[in-house]
Amino acid sequence: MSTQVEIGLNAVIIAVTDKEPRLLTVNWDRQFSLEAYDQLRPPPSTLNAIPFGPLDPSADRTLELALRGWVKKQTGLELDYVEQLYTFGDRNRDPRERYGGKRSISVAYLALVQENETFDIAQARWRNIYDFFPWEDWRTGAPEIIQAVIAPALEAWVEQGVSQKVRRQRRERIDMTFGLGDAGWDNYRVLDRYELLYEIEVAFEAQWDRACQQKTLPPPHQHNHFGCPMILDHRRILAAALGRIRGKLKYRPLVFDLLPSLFTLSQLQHVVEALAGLPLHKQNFRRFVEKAGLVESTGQMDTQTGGRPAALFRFRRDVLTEHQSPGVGLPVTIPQKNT
Amino acid sequence: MSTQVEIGLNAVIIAVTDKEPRLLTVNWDRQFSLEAYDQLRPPPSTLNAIPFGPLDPSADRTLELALRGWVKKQTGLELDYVEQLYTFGDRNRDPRERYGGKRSISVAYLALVQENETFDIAQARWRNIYDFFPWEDWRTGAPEIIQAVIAPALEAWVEQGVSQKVRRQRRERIDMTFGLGDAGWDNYRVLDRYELLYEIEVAFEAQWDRACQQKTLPPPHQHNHFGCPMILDHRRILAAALGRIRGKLKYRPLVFDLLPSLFTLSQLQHVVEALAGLPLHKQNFRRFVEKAGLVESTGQMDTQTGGRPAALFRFRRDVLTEHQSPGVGLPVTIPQKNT
DNA sequence: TCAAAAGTGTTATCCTTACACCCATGT
DNA sequence: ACATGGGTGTAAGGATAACACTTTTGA
Repeated sequence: MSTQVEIGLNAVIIAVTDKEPRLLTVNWDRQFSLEAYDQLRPPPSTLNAIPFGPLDPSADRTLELALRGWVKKQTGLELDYVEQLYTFGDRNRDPRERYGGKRSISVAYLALVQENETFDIAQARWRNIYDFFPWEDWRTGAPEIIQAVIAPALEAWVEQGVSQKVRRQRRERIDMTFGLGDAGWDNYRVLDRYELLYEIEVAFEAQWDRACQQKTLPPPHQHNHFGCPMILDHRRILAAALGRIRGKLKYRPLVFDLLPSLFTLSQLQHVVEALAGLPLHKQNFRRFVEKAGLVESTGQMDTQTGGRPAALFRFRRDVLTEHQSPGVGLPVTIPQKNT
Repeated sequence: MSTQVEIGLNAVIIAVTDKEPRLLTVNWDRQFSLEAYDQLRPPPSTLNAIPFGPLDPSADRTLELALRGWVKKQTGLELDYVEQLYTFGDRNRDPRERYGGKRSISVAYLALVQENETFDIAQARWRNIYDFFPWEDWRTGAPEIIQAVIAPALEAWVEQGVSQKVRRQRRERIDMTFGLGDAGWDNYRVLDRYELLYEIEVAFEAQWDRACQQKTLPPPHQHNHFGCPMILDHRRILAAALGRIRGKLKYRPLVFDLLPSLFTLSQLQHVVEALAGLPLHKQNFRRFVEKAGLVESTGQMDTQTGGRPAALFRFRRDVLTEHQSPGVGLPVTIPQKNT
């Protein structure tokens, strides 16, 4: 009696332009086609989705090649940096499963590109990542939305706890994930925060999923204070991707593929800031870059900066083959072997 | 014409006992049953495999629950800490695919347990992880096997490069992955190293896979200087797991689930050393633990140490809800918003 | 001349790394 | 008493975090 399985591949394709991190989105309706379901819930054609493609188990040699293949075909983009993110396989992650659809397992990948690359799918569109997570952008200080809207919602949820103990646990959790109380903000806990908002049912997807579960008619999708919703679990996937990027930024030169081959140090800083969602200290950032040996100066200058011209740098090819910076990690002492 | 797909779940279950990291292995033949293939290649019943279970798409609510379920059923182990590792989906990762088997996609999970937990599968067995990767244990200094056997094999491969350029690239690669030349040893590059040994065909699995590819009879499995082989791509999965553990050890308290609730600081250090494959400086390790606030002292003492009695500690429950240690990462400055 | 952005110097403080040494128990 | 493992002090050097300041362009 085991249901059929379908393997899907999701591509979280990210670029940074004009100091903003952007996600390549497509319209959901292109991929929506299960009659039983469609008649009940007409596909919301305005809704954002992460690009998606199937795995052809007989043709595709590897998952990553399959992904590169259909991304190229659908959008014209030749992906460069690609890494596997996570595999999502909860039952009913696609509500069509409830109406006779196959069980859908999705392997999500993260890709970093330059936005200026050409692509040619009419319904695809770059969107600012912070449209989906307005509370994640701390570059100009703590977002007002947290104090104004999110914290009260979280408080209400804490108060609804059935016992003292539950309420205390909830309090701890909201303090930690959103850096309330006297806790600090951890920029990489993107997924924890999204999942909390989903759990307390202020993320729109939670309401939609609940309706599907009860087989009642879901409310129309809407953009509320808790960010622009996406179809299915795509916002969860995006949250996982952003968290991964933020975690890796600290010790891996991910920004490589997001910048042109020549760039100024400010451009570099803006890209990192856009992704980290945090403002960086200019000089200390430069020291950081210098210590990591990330860049080397070309003699050239960029005079289009609007102020004093900036020196142009390029990445040092060999950072990728280099070793971890010391001072990060465990206190190792390797003994000499005397033979 | 799309072939059928089968979703598998692999559990890399790891414990540390007697200062050695151990992997729960099972015998392959329990799960081996495709006639066309079996007749050609009788299953090598002595071979190690990582525990494996199928996903029942109609019954299992989530991948992780499915995994916990069959691990419990097969071995009696109740897993505590579980994390998704990676999804392996290369075509022919299971050679039976060539003989009419389904395409096999495997989602690998990492689980950490205490070895003293009971389990009751007759054919399961704990094995020292370094049986599979003898070159990864640097606790008593650089393993002799590297200079004696591995480095020469790598050198030979470099020399076989068709051009100057290829030879230089290969040299760079071996220097980086194995810390030859003047480069240092990066303990977390476990997968890179295994994949290199596979690529140059000294890892036994490479020879087996090549034979399968040519549909000739593979040589009998054997333990050579390049570590004890495993079935299919299981050694690759294990390498990914060990690399993940080593990477995380530096900034996450993974050791939680590997130790009894009360332990001495030396025990803690030995567990970390066993997994990291590196010897640690005693006092600096203690400072590290203290700074991270990992433990709190109970008044109790352990007198069974063979020397001066040691103070017993327990983990601080709230480390999990705490924030990143400062000094790790980007130079952030969050401005105050004046309203 | 002034706004805008690039780029530099200099501290106090904390963390890392590396030493060498003392303590409490069982045999 | 001595082997065994537990536990501590301290100082040099380096990295971080926080200051404020100078330089070069375009409008």
